[in-house]
Amino acid sequence: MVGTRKFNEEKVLDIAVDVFSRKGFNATTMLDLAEETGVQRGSLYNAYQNKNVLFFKAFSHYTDNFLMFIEKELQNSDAKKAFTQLLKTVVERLCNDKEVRGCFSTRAIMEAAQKCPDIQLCLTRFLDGLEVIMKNRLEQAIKDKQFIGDAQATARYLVALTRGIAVIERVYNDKDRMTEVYQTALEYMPFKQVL
Amino acid sequence: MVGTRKFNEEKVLDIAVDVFSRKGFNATTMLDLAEETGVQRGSLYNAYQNKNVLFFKAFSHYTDNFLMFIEKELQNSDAKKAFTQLLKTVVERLCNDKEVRGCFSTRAIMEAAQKCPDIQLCLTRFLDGLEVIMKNRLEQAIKDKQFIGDAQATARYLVALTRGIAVIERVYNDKDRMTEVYQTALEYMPFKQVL
DNA sequence: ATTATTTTTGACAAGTATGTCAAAGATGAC
DNA sequence: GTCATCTTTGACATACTTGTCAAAAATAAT
Repeated sequence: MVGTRKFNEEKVLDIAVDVFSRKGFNATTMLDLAEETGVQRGSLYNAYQNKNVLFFKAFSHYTDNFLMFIEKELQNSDAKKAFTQLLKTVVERLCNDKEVRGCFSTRAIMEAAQKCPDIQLCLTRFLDGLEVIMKNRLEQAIKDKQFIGDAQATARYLVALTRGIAVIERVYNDKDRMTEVYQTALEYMPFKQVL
Repeated sequence: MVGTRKFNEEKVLDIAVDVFSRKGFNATTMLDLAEETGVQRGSLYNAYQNKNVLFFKAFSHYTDNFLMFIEKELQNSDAKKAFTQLLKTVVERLCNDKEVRGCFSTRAIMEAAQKCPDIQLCLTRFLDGLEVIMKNRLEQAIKDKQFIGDAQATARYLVALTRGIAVIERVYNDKDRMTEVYQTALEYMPFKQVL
């Protein structure tokens, strides 16, 4: 390539995620993004065609990271502990002050998706990914006799639950309440203790 | 009163809820609202001071209706059936084509709340209301020996679950999936069959 | 019927956001 | 070092949104 891009795309996308998280899709302007990334508005228009595309790239970047991150949390050999750890981490990420983002994807769903079919697709890919990760772990748990139930249905149920917890974060901003929710859910799930 | 308002406030709020539901808070302009309600923009500014206030009124109107509506669904004397009916109705409302709104409150949470503390308050009131309705029914169920568990924690858990289902609607727009989610949840809950 | 009061109307000004473009600046390939 | 090619920059035109206001219209109370 000849005229090389000056700005660090990785960084720009990270910052974009942050800005979109704070202000929401519609309320974020290209000027906001330019100011916070330090990249001129014109450059952003040159690199991405418009806000939709930029958002799409930023969102994909975010969800890819998130899924990779979350998968590691299910490694505990005890299924119930594994899912407890997963949900604990989800809650922690949602409440993390530094990344004050609440749930980026939930906001995206509510705002950006209807304006851009690509984003809608990207969202289903994300939740499908989350579902698969959990389904696989549940199937393992069934093999290990640590869980009795339908892995597929339960995974979908858990995906919904994590979305619900993300909403609770927005309304109450109360980590204890979020913790209570997932603990109640886990208590009710048909895990079996293997001694 | 002397100079009487011409437009029907009830109708305007209903339409406003509809418009906000479709476009979202930020993307809805006062002009949109004026056009769809048939009330001039100036009139809206006169009656409500700005979009925030108008939204607040519309939102309160919506949640009041919703809570009254939902409470009736828990009347079945069998607790599990009562909650099944409740969740079924929630899903049906979310998927109702005529009111194509998805979940108005979830959108509100994600968009409007951060701009207006009043709306944030209104939202917690709404979810608190939902929680109380479910908690009361659960306490009854405990008395009736139809449920064993913590009514408070379970109510909060169920509130989160309904929020999650609302998000699922937005992403997948698939009633069967939503039904599967609440059925899985209910299956896992410690209801007792009373013969 | 008149009055006092409020709503309605349409126009206006100010501010904000978008998308485009030509000129200037960089840089890898040769 | 020169060239070809892409990026950066800042300015521009366009469009949209908001909020305000004065004049006109409407109406309940007297």
